[in-house]
Amino acid sequence: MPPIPELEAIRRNQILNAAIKIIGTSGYANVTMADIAREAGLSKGGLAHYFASKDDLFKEAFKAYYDQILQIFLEGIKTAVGPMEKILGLGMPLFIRETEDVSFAHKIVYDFMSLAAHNQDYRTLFSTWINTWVEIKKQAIDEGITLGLFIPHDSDTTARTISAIFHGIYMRWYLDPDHHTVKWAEQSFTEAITSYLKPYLAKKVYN
Amino acid sequence: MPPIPELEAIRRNQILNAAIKIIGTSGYANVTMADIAREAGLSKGGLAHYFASKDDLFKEAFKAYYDQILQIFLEGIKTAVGPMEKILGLGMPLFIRETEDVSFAHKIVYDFMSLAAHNQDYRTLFSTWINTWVEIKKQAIDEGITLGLFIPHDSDTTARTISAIFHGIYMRWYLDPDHHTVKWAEQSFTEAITSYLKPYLAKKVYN
DNA sequence: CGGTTTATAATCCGGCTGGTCGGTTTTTTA
DNA sequence: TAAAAAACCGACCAGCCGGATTATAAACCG
Repeated sequence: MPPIPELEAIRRNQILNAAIKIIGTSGYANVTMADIAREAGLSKGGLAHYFASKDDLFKEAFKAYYDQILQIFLEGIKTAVGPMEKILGLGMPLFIRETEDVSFAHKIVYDFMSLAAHNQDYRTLFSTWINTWVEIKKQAIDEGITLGLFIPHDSDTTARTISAIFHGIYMRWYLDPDHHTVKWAEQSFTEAITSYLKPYLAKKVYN
Repeated sequence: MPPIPELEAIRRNQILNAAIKIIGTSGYANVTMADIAREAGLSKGGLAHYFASKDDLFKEAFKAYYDQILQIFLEGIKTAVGPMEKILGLGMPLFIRETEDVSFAHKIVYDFMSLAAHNQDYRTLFSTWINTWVEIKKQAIDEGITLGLFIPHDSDTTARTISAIFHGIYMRWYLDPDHHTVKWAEQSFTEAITSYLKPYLAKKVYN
């Protein structure tokens, strides 16, 4: 019987957002419960009341964050009309968003991958995450197949490849900005994807 | 006047290899100096004698490791004859090597990227690392241009894109093996790269 | 209004970590 | 062989962290 029925959800979000902020700023390895508590405006006891352990909180935080990121990406393809626009548009917004947000996202994602490399639970989370992106791309490709734009093929494979290419370019662009400009990233992405998809284009629209 | 003139180098290598092994096994966030000392067959005091701090040791360890990896990769293109074979061959060995080695490499590299995302020193190291791969690919492309296989173009850009694609596919393949088979990785890589390079092929060999 | 539950804060503790440092062994030098 | 230098050890310390425990306050209910 909480005083406000939604309090639990409110507090949990409050804590998760604080955790995300702190992780993104300091890196998960340097984050303490006290840091998160301070950021959330609670005490360590308050945190303990809502999350069983640090590990539990971290997993929830990563999950919460990728839901947030997903929304940003989906925003980017809302205005896209055709399958190709959707495929290329998914993710593009990251290149043009304010530096701070993007930097933040990368920091968290690399921490996430690092954890996934060492821990099965995080690997499962990562897999879920990846599959969300892949699914969106896959739907765009299937739509293209239905429309006669692409020849029928295993859209899961192509969707995964496109997604992986995207991820790879992002990584370089963020971690080594001195050698990888926004222009390089956008151009590489566009060229690589359109080239890759060419063999899957229906003849009538080839070229 | 050390007992054996090379002792310092020997010990440092001994410690660095121990550090690499421990980092790759447990993840850098969980590594203690005591762990590394034990693995190296020394005491904590012994480590302190050769490395000023944990951070110092870690940076050296990452540097040492990527030198090791580089050798493995270079091995993979020793038998390659043409530029295209070199481009596609660089890295392919990872897909076929014993699982343990590869798993190890990935774990370390993700830790490395995670550190790079948060710390300028590591970002610089990462940049150096990337540029080594890019340079090798760039040379293969330049060779292709000289041979008339490719049309003249900015080989740095294409080399970086290829390298990024490669990295992206690797990442997915390793972190989500349930949805990304070796076959997928090899096929994706080959298709994506050959498609991407097609516009840069000289007309006479265009196909 | 009093008691009970819930929410939050404050405090504490056991364990671990990186780094230090005095001392011991080993090697070199003279 | 004696002294000096280098290599190495391991105990120790101060600080920090996560989690648990205890204390306080707020909300609800009968």
